[in-house]
Amino acid sequence: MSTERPVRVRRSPEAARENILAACEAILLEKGPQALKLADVAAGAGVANATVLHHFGSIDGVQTALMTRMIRQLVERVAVDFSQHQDAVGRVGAGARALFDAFGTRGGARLAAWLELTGEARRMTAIRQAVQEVSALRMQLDGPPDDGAVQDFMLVCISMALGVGLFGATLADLLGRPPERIREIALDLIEARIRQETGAQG
Amino acid sequence: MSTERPVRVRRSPEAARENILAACEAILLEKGPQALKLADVAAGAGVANATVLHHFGSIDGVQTALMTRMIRQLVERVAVDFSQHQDAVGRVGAGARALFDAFGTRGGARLAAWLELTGEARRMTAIRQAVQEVSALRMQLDGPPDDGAVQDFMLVCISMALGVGLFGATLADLLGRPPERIREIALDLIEARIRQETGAQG
DNA sequence: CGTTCTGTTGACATTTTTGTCGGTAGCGGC
DNA sequence: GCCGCTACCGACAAAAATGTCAACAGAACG
Repeated sequence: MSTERPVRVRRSPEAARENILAACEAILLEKGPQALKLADVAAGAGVANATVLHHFGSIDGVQTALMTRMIRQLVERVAVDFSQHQDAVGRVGAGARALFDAFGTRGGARLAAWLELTGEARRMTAIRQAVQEVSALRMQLDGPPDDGAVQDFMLVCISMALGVGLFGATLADLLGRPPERIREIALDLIEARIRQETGAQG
Repeated sequence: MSTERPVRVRRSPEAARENILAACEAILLEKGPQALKLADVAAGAGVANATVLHHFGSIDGVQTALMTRMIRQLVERVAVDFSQHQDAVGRVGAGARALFDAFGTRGGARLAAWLELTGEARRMTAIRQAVQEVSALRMQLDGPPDDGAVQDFMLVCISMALGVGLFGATLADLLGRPPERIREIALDLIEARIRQETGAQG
């Protein structure tokens, strides 16, 4: 009957990119990285395939942009929590907590796992950049004494946060355990070590 | 010159499948799951595309078989290390160490990450099976007292082992730290907690 | 209004990946 | 030796995914 033609929304370039990347993030969280097909992304964003290509050049460009965006968000989130605490000691605990939050939500750990699994050179630069940003942030707040032991411990915390963030929910579900307990226990391990260290030294 | 025709090797069905899956494993470890294309698998195994399909039906069948195989290998490896120790207390430490070994080598953590990222129902059954096997194994060795706290702690250990196994090497490399330190520190965290627990209780 | 700029699109072309099919060839049994 | 079974293969078909293009249509500006 009616000759209704489809309404065509016209966004600013930034809004258009943002819209598409948001759809990508949803897909990544819900179905994993292998589901980031051009057609799916376009459908999720409610635009045509060609529109996605117009803004990002290729599906590879989309993925790169998505990584950059998610890494930036992740670093910012950690930075906020990190800078809440004034004392260096409390900051380590808060920092660990921030790490677990960052990787446990919004697919931070899934992104990292994806990067690790695909692990091409181009993508590694993204991770390297993130690590350097966090490292620089910490140094800016706590000063230079970033000796090896501290760095190693940080890496352990990051690895733990990633492991718990990526697998914690699934594992807990498999054994019918409450999911948040894993996170708490892991954080407790870290904080116990910190208390022990500072207690011995101070 | 010569009319040399390509020698055609003829394997038993089991050997043929094994050959193909071994090639898959190499590809998975080296290039990640997204590189598990039919053509690459066939080339890696030194057979024709059609041969791979003949044995597994579809590329999906290949991936499922690969997961099953790797999970079985992983469970067996953990089981061996696990049963080395007689006392239950030492077994927890040895078990943690076995977990870290299992997930840190032969792509155990990468397999788990792959399963987690793709995470479809069919694949989840594979993980569930593995968890149940390990759980049954532990119960067979240590008896039934598998209360919630113990389970939760086990899950934390598994998550840590996975996180360290998957990201440890890359993270250490990014900061120029020796890779094995992360593992040692993480294990130390676990064992410290065990000593504390057993010391308080016994 | 008319013009320009460009975000948007469907239709189509290209490339990549998967799957099918008829025939070939190694191997054990007789 | 030959026969049946089936692992194996090349060639081709089908499907899926990516990318191209010319044209359409909002929005700002005169």
